[in-house]
Amino acid sequence: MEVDKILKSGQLKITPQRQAILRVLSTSDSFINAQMLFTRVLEILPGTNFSTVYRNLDTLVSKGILCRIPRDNGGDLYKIRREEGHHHHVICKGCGATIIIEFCPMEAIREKLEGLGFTPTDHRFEIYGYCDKCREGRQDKNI
Amino acid sequence: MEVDKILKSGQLKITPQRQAILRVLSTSDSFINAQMLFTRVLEILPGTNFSTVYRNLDTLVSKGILCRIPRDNGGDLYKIRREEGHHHHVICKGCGATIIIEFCPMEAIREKLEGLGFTPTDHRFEIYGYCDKCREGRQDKNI
DNA sequence: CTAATTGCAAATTGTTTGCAGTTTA
DNA sequence: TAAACTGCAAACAATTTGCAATTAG
Repeated sequence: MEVDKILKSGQLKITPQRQAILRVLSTSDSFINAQMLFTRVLEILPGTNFSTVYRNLDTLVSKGILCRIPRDNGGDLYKIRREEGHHHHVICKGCGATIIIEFCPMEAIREKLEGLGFTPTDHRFEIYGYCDKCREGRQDKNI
Repeated sequence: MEVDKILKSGQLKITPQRQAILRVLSTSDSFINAQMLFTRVLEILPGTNFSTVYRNLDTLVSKGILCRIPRDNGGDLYKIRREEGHHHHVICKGCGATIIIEFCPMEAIREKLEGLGFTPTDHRFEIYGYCDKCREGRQDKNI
């Protein structure tokens, strides 16, 4: 979808900064972190401030326009949410490329959880590994 | 398992600080963050330094003695790994209590991923929600 | 004895905030 | 024009690091 349309769909004002952020994010299906995003935004809109980027990441996530996943070290990763509905990600640790999967493990165990007296509200499911391309480039082929 | 035995099993030296850290963690099945852990460690071993706690959390995770999960806001959570083998967690957002589940979604899709030319190396699967007790205490019962 | 570990203090990293000026709808 | 948004600079929280002193095996 067009960047401006995305912003309108979220009832957000169209600003050059937001356009830049979404332009960067919409050119790839990979997750990137805020720092990297900031660097790329600067290339197409010099002078943009880091706080603006952070504020907008929060805003865009809260509008459901972006996916955010927390990483082990801290430093969340962001990616534009292209597909509708619930889904999960397969993420290449080499290049960051992602594959969307429809499969959701919750269906398989929701019932069991309720039997345990637990009410699930949300969940996290991500798969990490290497795509063929990145795996070939690694020293240790036996990952 | 006894705290000292755990340390030995990880080929780690037994220090009062490590004992304190493990004593805190072994008294509960909940995930807690580094700050909270530090506070509790201070109670049983005053003077312990924060950097020591951080260093040991890293060490203990790398030895497989602790589980670490990243949170949305940053600030990872830690918990002693009691059960052997592969498992996942159900985590109460109210009290932090956890339930271990044996079910692993990877089995269901590993084959499919390989068909896509993707080699999975690790994955994350956690379920968040509320246990009966915590749910009752909430304003909004319809979570 | 010696390699591992600790405390300390300072540095770093990543992110957030208040506010005044600017821009969008 | 009113509310939303931005840049700036400063604050912040959480974590990490170098190093000298201490301690466990």
